[in-house]
Amino acid sequence: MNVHSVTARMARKRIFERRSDRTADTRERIKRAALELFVAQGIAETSIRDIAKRARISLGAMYNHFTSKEELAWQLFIDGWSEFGMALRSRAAGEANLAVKLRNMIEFVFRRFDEDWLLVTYIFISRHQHLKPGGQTPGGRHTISTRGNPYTLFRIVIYDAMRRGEIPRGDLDLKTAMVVGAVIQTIDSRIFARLKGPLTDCAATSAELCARMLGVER
Amino acid sequence: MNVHSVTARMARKRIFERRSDRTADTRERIKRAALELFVAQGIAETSIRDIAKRARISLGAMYNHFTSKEELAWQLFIDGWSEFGMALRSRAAGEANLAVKLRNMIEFVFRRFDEDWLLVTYIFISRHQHLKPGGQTPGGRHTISTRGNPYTLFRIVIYDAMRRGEIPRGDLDLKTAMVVGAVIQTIDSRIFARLKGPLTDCAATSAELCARMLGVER
Amino acid sequence: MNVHSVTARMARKRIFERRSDRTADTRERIKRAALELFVAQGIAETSIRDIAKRARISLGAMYNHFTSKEELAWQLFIDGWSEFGMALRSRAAGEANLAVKLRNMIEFVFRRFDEDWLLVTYIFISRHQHLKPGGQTPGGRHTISTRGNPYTLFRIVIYDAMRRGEIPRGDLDLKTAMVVGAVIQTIDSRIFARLKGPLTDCAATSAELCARMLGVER
Amino acid sequence: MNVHSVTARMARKRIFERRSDRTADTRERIKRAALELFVAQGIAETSIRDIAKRARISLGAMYNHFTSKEELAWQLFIDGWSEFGMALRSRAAGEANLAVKLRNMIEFVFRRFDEDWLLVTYIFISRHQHLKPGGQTPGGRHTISTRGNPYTLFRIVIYDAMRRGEIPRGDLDLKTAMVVGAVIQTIDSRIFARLKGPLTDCAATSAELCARMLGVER
DNA sequence: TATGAATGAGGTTTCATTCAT
DNA sequence: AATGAATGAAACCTCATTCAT
Repeated sequence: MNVHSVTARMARKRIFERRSDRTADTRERIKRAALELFVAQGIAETSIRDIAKRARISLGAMYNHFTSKEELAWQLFIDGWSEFGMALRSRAAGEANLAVKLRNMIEFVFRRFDEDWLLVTYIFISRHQHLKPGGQTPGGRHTISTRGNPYTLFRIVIYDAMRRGEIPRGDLDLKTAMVVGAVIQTIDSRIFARLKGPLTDCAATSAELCARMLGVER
Repeated sequence: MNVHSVTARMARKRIFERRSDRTADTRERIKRAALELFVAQGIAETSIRDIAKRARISLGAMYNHFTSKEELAWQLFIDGWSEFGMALRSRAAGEANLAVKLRNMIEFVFRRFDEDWLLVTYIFISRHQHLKPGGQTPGGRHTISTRGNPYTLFRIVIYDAMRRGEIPRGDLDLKTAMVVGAVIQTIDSRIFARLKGPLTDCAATSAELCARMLGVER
Repeated sequence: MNVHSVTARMARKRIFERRSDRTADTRERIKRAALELFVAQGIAETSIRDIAKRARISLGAMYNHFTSKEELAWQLFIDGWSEFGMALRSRAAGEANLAVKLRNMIEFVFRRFDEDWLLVTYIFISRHQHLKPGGQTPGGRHTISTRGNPYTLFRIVIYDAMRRGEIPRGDLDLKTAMVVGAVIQTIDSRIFARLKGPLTDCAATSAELCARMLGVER
Repeated sequence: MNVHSVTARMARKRIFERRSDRTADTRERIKRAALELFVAQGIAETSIRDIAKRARISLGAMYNHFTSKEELAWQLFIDGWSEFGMALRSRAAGEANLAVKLRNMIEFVFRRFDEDWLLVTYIFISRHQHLKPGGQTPGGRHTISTRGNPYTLFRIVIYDAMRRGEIPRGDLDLKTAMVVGAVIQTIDSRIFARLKGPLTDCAATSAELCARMLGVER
């Protein structure tokens, strides 16, 4: 009897795992389909029907996984955005000098693009819609922490370099904007195929140019 | 009778003028309303009804001025884009050195933003939608000349500087992307209020940093 | 020229009249169709499509006249309800004694039913949905004045009779409920065909029984 | 082994009992949840999901207990309606005079309301939907006996009183409607809080007024 | 040109119900 | 019996566009 109940519990667990696996799989299929369509045609131009069709799922089933298109778009965005935030934060920490930090940060961004250009492109394209002034999500429930904001992280790194005397002081926000812009636009050029090949190949040069722009002594 | 007919002709002309004035005025009102709404809520999120209401015009009358929302959005974009292209081209021409050219080009962009941030923001925000790969307009009638493309113009300026030995050679497209990105992101930061005050104030610094990034001898 | 402009103005006016006539006609057709369907199948069971079809109008056109099904249902209700309120108020005023007032009020209600049983039935059926506690409309913009409430008017009439010594005092709200209920249920029985023929024929008896219930001296 | 099998049988039985207890409990929880929601928001406005959630049960499990929402709504109604029918029938029988019978019947109704206002309100609110002309249930399987209809019972009581000379003859259906209406509307007023406190307190007065209306000699 | 009612396609969402687990 | 993902129909509503006036 004991043996039996244990077996039963295991069987049930296995079943549940199977089910939750399938659920997770569906969810993943939806997210991927959405990503592809959002990037290819734009968010507004993509209907939930389109996504459902591409995910090989019925229209109604979509709503078992996401309460609305808005939420799906947001989820897609914030997951990637958070990942970037966390990864960049760890690369921005420590005692390394500006050049090294920039190098590490840019390398991460470019490598991530090479790995999953769809995700990075989506974040890149949709950031204006999702980061509306106020930093609140549509539903108003989540708040985007400024601490994980890539822009902020670059700003901190540059600020530290100024404080340590590695680069001249002044125009902090302007300089941050220019560094961030230089990186982002590189991605843009890659998306639009003005640049070819893996972005990782450009990382070293890109970082060096940024450092030079900020006035790092060679 | 002669007198009369002359008077009549004049009167008619006056009427026509008045009418065409009114027409032009209406057209302008529509464009402005569209600009405001497109920037505030996005193109897809703005309906023709919204625009009509804000322009204080009836829904039907919209179609006397624009054949579709798409055309209106395109018109707004291409007018500004062309203006930028032409203005930048004249500033990119001539024998001046890289630093001066960059300074002039950036100054123009920033000044234009200060004059009409709505228009510049719109172009900035919607450029990805309008410059789909292939460079064709939705209807397929217009073609966007690459020669007037701001990106291309910056590229030419940088290329010339390399050819003339003002800056080191290599990585032309990467460097162009970084310069353009630095400029664009500055606008972005201004829109998001991370930067305050007139952008024109940043032009000199911005140009100088770009030049330094590219390796101009000081 | 004067003549001409006058003619033009008249023509224009005629056109406008024609158009607004057609508009009003459509609106009326929608209201009638809705009334019929709401009474026959219930509000929730009636789709906007159904109404549009019966009103021989396209689905979309519905929304030129009513912003939602809820608003349509509400409009239908409040128009009739207000009419009842006003009509009953005038019949409740004056110096007549209780029996006469009751007679006039009940006669009005029954006559209105005979004239337009659809409307009265609708009001009767839907009153609970529309008179939710709080007396606010769905959108929250309109408030239903208590002064025009038929219940209140019966209450006032009975209260006055008590004050004047026509009937014994006490249990004002209970008595009001019973009188109102007696009247309403008569309509209900007519709708369900337990009573036949014009309701007007019952008015005198109904009023007399109510008066007797309240203790009017014969 | 014998011992063992007996024990086993007992254990099994206990399990079954427990199980059927749980089943009955679940069924009751569903009914209660449905009642609350139907009264609060209306039947059409309540989804099976809503009910499942409130009953703390899964969506699918609902269908182990009720084949459809319609059946659930019907079951809730007919149970209460039948109870009323039977209870009123016993109070309408016998040799007592009209005043006593009315008193007993009304007292029952009001007491039942005080005990379970949710149930009575539900029956009260939904009676029109369930008693569609024809007296057939949605599925067409059950038929509502007219003999148990509260309206009919009041009618019989009044008819008997006429036959026995307790009250004047004439207008049987009108008078029945008025009595029933007076009672029902009292409930309505209680629901809408125009009357306060236990309804039972009003029973005597209510019955007396009804009797007086019908012309009972004092 | 101006007006706004009418159209019909298409978008989002809800929901009763089924079914594999 | 219980679970909840899946289904597909149908509901509500929006919108670009047309057209009679």
